[in-house]
Parts: sequence; C-alpha cells; structure tokens
Amino acid sequence: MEDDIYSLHAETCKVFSNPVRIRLLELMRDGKWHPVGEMQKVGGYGQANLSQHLSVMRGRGAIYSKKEGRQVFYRISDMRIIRAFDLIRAVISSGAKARGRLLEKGGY
Amino acid sequence: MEDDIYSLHAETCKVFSNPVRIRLLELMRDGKWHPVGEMQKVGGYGQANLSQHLSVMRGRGAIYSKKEGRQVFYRISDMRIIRAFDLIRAVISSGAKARGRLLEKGGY
DNA sequence: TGGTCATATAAATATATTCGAATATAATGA
DNA sequence: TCATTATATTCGAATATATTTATATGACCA
Repeated sequence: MEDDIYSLHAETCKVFSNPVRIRLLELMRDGKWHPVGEMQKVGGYGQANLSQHLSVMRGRGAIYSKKEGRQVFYRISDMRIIRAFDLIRAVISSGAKARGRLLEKGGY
Repeated sequence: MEDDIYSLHAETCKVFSNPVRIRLLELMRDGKWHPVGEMQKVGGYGQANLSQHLSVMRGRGAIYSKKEGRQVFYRISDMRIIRAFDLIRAVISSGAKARGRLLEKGGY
C-alpha cells in the first residue's frame, strides 16, 4: 500500500472490485443523494455490511456523504466514475458476445 | 463469486485493483504486442510473480496472448479498458488537486 | 541428445477482504 | 429521561490474494 501512482490507482479501483459496491454505484448512478435506508431496502444487504461498503467507498473518495437529521445520504463524487463503469460494462458484454459467437461456431 | 452481472463486473475490475497489474496495463497501453521479457525488465518484477499477474489478466479477458518461438506476447484485448483507466486516473488527480486546495485554505 | 532460454505452474506463507453478530452513537419524539 | 430509529464501529471466522522459492514445460541450438 505505498503511495506511488500505481498503488493509488489500484486502491481506487478496489472500490469497483466487489459486487455489492458495484450494485451501490449503480443505485447512485444518477448523481443524486441517496439515503442509506433506501439502498438497504433496494439492495437487500445487511445493515453492517452495507455501512462498511459505503465507508470503503467514502474513504477512497468515490462518494460523498451528508447527514440530515438521523439519515445519512451518499452520492457519487465524480461522474467520470460512472463513465468508466459503463466502459467496463461494455467491454464485458462485447466479450460475452464474442465468446457466444465462438461457441456457435464450435470453436473456443 | 456468483456470475450475476455485478459479480462479473467486480471480477473484471479486480484486474485493475493491483499496482503491478496497473503498471502492466500502462506498459501495454499502446495496444501492441509486448513480450513478457520486456515487461519484466522494464517493471523489475520477479519472473513468477509477473507471469501470475499476466495469467490473472488473461483469465479475465483483459489481455490476449500469442506465442512466437519461445517468447510469449501479450496485448490489451479492448482499448476501452485504457479509456476507463484514463478516466480513473483523471478522477484521482482532480481529487488530489481538490484536497490540495483544501489544505492551502487550512481546511481538510 | 543434452543444455539453455523464456515462460508457466505449484506449494507455502503472509496479508487482505468479506460478512455476520454484537455493540455503540446520534437524532428524535413521547 | 427513556425508547426508538438510522447508521457506524468492532471483532472474529472464512475466504481470497500476493509474493517467493522451487520445479516443470517447450522451443531452440550445439
């Protein structure tokens, strides 16, 4: 965990390396503030687990938080994160398509 | 490690969640074929370690390989990976700049 | 055939991540 | 003040990842 640019980059990408966090980013992809309770309901995650994932994302600067009364709201800190997210999703689906074609042809 | 889209997405992003692999992607960012030996020299990694990282990336479809004589060459499979890479790098550096400004103002 | 080069694989160890259970805190309302 | 709601923190077990050393494979050459 040194702080050269490669480690920083890798640490930032760790935010995206867990399915729960990917789901949470998708929930927050509109760039608006979302209360924890909403994410818990929609995602169906355990309260502690969800809170820990939000804390990881916040610690790495991927999301911001604000408190209002007893609720805490989170939002994505930089919409370029969503652009990167969508690029990776596209890579995955064209990779899947390519493997599908190979499969059809009996290759692989 | 289920295979819903969130897990797939997370698994793919794991490729980017290690500093050695980030460095390797940077070495391969031109989209051309690079022999393992070159990456080993430039990056200064142990042979086995390098080989395993390349294997992880290949297993997740991020890079392709071809063999020529006794050398093995690797290249990035989809240049959108580099576009996503650059977006994240930009997020990091504008985050760093923003934190710098806060520091100047005595905030944090 | 035997040796060497380039790379891969295996096994061992050290470290990190994930999740759930229990507990803590802070805001609100009775 | 006490109870309740919303969220965070701590801890431990299970699992995953990274690194090193040793060994294996496959291509080439003498």
